Amino acid sequence: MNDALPARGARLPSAERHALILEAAVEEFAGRGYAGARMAAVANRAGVTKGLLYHYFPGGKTDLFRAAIASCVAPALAEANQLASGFAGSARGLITALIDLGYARMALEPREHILMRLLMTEADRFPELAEFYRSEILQPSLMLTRQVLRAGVESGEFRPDADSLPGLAHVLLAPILMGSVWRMTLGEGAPDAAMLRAAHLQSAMRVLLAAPDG
Amino acid sequence: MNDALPARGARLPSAERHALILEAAVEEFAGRGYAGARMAAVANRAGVTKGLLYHYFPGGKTDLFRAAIASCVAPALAEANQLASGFAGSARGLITALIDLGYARMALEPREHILMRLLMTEADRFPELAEFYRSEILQPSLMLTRQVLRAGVESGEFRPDADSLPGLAHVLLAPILMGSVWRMTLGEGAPDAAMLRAAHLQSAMRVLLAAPDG
Amino acid sequence: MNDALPARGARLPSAERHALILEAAVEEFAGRGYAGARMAAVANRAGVTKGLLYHYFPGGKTDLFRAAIASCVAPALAEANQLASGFAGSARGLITALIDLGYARMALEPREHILMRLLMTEADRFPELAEFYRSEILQPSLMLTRQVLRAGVESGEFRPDADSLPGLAHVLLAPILMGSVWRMTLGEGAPDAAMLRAAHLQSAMRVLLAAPDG
Amino acid sequence: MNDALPARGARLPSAERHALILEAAVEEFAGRGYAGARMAAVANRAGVTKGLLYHYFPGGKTDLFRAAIASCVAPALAEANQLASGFAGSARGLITALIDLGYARMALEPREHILMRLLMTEADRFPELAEFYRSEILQPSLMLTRQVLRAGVESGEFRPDADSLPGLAHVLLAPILMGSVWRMTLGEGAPDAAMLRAAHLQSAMRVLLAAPDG
DNA sequence: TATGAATGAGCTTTCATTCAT
DNA sequence: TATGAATGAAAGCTCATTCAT
Repeated sequence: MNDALPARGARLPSAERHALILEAAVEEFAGRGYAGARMAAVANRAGVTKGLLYHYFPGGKTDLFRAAIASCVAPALAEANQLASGFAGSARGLITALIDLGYARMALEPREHILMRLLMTEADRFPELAEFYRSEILQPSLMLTRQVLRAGVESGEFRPDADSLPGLAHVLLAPILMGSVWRMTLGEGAPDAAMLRAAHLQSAMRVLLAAPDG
Repeated sequence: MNDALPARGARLPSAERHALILEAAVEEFAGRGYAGARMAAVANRAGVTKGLLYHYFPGGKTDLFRAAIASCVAPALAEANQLASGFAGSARGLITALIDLGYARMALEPREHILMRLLMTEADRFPELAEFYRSEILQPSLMLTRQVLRAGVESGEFRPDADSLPGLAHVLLAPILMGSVWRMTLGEGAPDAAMLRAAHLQSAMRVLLAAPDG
Repeated sequence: MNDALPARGARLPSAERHALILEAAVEEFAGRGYAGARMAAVANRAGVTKGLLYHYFPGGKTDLFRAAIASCVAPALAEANQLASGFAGSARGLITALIDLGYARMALEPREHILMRLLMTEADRFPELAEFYRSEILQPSLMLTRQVLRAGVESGEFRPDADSLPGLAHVLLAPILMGSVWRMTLGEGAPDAAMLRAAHLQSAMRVLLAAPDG
Repeated sequence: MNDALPARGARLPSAERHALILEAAVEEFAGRGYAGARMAAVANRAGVTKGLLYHYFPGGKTDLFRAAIASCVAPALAEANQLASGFAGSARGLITALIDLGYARMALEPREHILMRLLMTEADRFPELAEFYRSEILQPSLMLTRQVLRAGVESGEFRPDADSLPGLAHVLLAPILMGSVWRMTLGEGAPDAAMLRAAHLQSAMRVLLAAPDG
């Protein structure tokens, strides 16, 4: 996996070993879920022995799991926020750009898929995960969406009631998220992302734009 | 769980025991996933010994798992199809009824949630499951949706292009499905179903209706 | 195996069922040893259910095993004794006929092989088996051999000391028995029976005959 | 069994633990056969826990079994070959020494008996075992015997045709091997080794020697 | 007689975890 | 830091046996 795997038993800076192990853990947990993942496999992937895992993650499997999840989060939403905050054009242009971003990430990045899967699988055993997803992923996404809606309403591009229906942000978000679920569940058999994107864009415009687009 | 659990060791008609075990398996698998589920726990829930599990499901854990999944399927889509086939009113009324049905089931029935969760979680290990979901759940749902769209177009209620955009059915379905995912992932913290339903209905109407409803 | 297996569940004369089960048990034990044999497999081979095994052999697996062994014994030595008692020709002719008989049975009859194998495998757990083999198989064989030797000495065909060396009968018997062991151990790779027979005959003659045969 | 069994849980050089476990496995398999042997019993005999067995023999029971068999082999034939290669006396003296060696080992060494028993018992399930016995034990023994026969013929001690009858080596070997089988099958009730040896020697001489020893 | 549902003990195996080195 | 030998608790599964029908 890594093009320059360090030799077994080699002394490595602590931080690098830590990252290496974390990376291995993400792969293992993502592929097999919490219960199905084996510490020995994580150690193998990381090129270390089982014992060392407990040196870096004294809490054992659960500790490693939480750390693995946490390492999967940051970049996803950050990009969307950056896009929105620096955007100069119309509200219509911005929401188009955001939807495009969603489908683009869906096609490219496996990290969020992994996260969603683990959330679904292990939310029972690790209640913090559900809360984490709700507060760190879902809520910010909805907030961002609502900001755009409000901006569109204020600029007159969107219908006056586009920011008054509380569930609208969910409905706008759902196709992207569901596309991600389909992707990770059905693999190659999943609905085509380009097709979803086209229908999603058109629907969103019809729902939002002040003047029907004919 | 069962109000009249048969006494341990009591002889039972084969079919009843089979159903009892299956029920117990659904609960156990739903709660802990495939790898986390324990045969002993299934046996306990069913009020039998481990050995008997292998009498009824000679293929062991995998056999039991497949059977448990299969037992969760039938009723969901059947109801929707029945509703659609016997519907007398307008296309608008039908799609409203179908969306209502979706959110109603989401609130009431844990069975499909369980199914979806297991499908998503274990599709890697049981490729048949993904195919099963695609062909038995998703495709029929999309087909039903497209039928309604076509009927609405033909009757003049819906925009003329409402049945020509291939991804539209996905976009219309996504909020319901994602609502189900949120429900089973976030539990009490999930977005409110009534809220989702209201926004979903309004959006759908704007996307579909020939004349804007002002 | 049987050309006219009775239908499952059919009422059968007790003796026939008994024999059918015994036959099945011999095959199963022969193929897998005592510990490796499974009652369910015996029942299957016999076309009955497990429960019935305990009706016919109340002592369970051990009971069935002893009965299976006992059913394998009778015919082998009987034939040799019959041959010897009815023999009219020379002692040389008789011992030749007996050696021929040994190699002929080795090639044809799997039953004694089975017996030997079980004896070797299970003699620890069933001490009676060793005693049974010693007294019912080995001793009679040695006795028969010694009778022939004595007859040959008395008739002047064999050296005068041919019946005074106590281990000679063992040495004469060993190649046949070892041939049987090789057969069942090495299967197709076992030493050729015809080759063994030729060498055995020539050696025996040189050891026994009063006048060297040149 | 071992006079200085290491304390439970004590760390031991890998090679020693390996040997300790192997030794325990030989005993257990020898005593109960493959199917009857229990991993827990092997662990107990070796003074370790079951888990460690799988550390040293990742292939589990079959792996351990093969290793146990293989560990029983080396010394037996080596001794005979050494004896033959360093022998200075007559061919008659050599064959006498070899036969003596065979009966001596039979009386003393349980290892080869164990091997033979396992070979015979489990050859079905482990076809490699049969091949192993044939190529590593039986063939070399026959080769050694034939070498001696040829040497005796060339020196004029043995009849000119003593090396031209292909099965003669088998016949000469059989009493020793069969004696071993009797030993392990009948235990104390087996034919006396000294008696067998005497008869075997005398017979061999009569079969082989150029001039009858009358 | 005959069935097969039901048991329960015991088997092999896996795996997270510990700890002496 | 890093190793890997060693543990022990459980897991999945098998199978001889019993017994109500």
